[in-house]
Amino acid sequence: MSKKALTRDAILQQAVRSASQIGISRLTIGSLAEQSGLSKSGLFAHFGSKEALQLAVVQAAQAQFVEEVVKPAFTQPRGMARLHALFHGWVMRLYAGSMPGGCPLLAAAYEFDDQPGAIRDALVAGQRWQRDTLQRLLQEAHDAGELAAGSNVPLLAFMLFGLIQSAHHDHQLLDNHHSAQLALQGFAQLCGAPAPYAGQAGS
Amino acid sequence: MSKKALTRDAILQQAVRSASQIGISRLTIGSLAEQSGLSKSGLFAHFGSKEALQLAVVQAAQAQFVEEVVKPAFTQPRGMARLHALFHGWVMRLYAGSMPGGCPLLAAAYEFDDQPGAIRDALVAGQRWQRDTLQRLLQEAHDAGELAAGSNVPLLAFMLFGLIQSAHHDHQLLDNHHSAQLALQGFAQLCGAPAPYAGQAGS
DNA sequence: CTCAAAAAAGAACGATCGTGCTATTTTGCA
DNA sequence: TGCAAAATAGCACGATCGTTCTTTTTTGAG
Repeated sequence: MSKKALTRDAILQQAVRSASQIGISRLTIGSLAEQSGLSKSGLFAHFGSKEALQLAVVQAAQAQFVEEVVKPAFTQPRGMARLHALFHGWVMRLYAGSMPGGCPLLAAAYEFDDQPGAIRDALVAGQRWQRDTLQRLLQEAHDAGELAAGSNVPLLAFMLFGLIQSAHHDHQLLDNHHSAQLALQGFAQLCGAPAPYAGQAGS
Repeated sequence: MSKKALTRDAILQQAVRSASQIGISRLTIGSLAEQSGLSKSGLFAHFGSKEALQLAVVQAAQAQFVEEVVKPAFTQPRGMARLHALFHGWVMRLYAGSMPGGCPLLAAAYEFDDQPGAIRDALVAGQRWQRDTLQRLLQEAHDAGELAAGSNVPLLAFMLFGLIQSAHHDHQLLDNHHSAQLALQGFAQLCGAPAPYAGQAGS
């Protein structure tokens, strides 16, 4: 990999971390340059504009999600095992140290939902793909007879995504230490999988 | 009401609308003054600092939520009727014209979850109160025997709040026209209430 | 109507940001 | 090693923002 690409990747890795804390729209070229050990103009030359930088951050965060959540899930056999691995990995990533300020893509969905442009377009495409992936794995589990008969697959995908958002909200804002457990219990209730920690539900 | 208070309320009403579109942290005194027909310094004098303005916007949005969602629900009799009214009003407000850019409080939760200060404190208190209210109405419905026996009330509150967030996300970012219907179907599945539009679930 | 107090306007400041231009350093091949 | 090209640094600009200070307009009670 060329030096340019190496430097660019290092910038983006740090930028995703920063975006998780302050949001993509509040990234500044100056502070990002300082964190990367570059000058403002040196960093700027890698992207050409702030919007291009923000778009690259979105794409880097999406690629990171695929690497850390989707790919590991696809090592599991098709059906409930793969579905459970996807949901479990998705939830647990909210508590991993790699994103100290929460998921930058969920935050960006709120930041850019009213700002047409390339960034919003990329977010929409990415979120649609995430949802479609979740729904496809649900459908495969349903086809394999591992979900309750008559399950409404699109509704289940909608509800599971809500569990993830609720866990994110409770963890990041309310410091609710039971949020991961609640999300996994919710998955168990909706999809009938064995519930980790079942029976330990406190108040 | 004094003229000062009248002007301040008009400013805040417009500010909440703007915050729903661009977020609380990106409100600017200049554009807010222009929208209110005031000068920058004229508007500034009402709050004394930008942070005080943002805090007032949070409090105004919270008061608006109580007026438009919570109070109407409490006109219903205790139990499932009141619970259903709260959830229904909460979801339907996402589609009312009063907040064109989505719920500013949900967006602010993502904006400020990593920025300690008075604004975050106010958001935490407000979100905790919302959740406690939802959970209290669930408990009352449960005590009245209107929920499935053995229902996990805190988990139900967590899941219902997830439905609201999922509806918000699907509506604001993905332009999913079925999002309200999905949230209400989800409520029906979790709480056993009659589902409006049941059976019309498309893809 | 009078006039003091309240409310708003106007102008200017320091700071910060994105961006463009030029000079300097570093890289990698001949 | 020499040198062209790539990568980065240095510097300055216009714009925007929050804030302060002073002046002008508006309000409402006597």
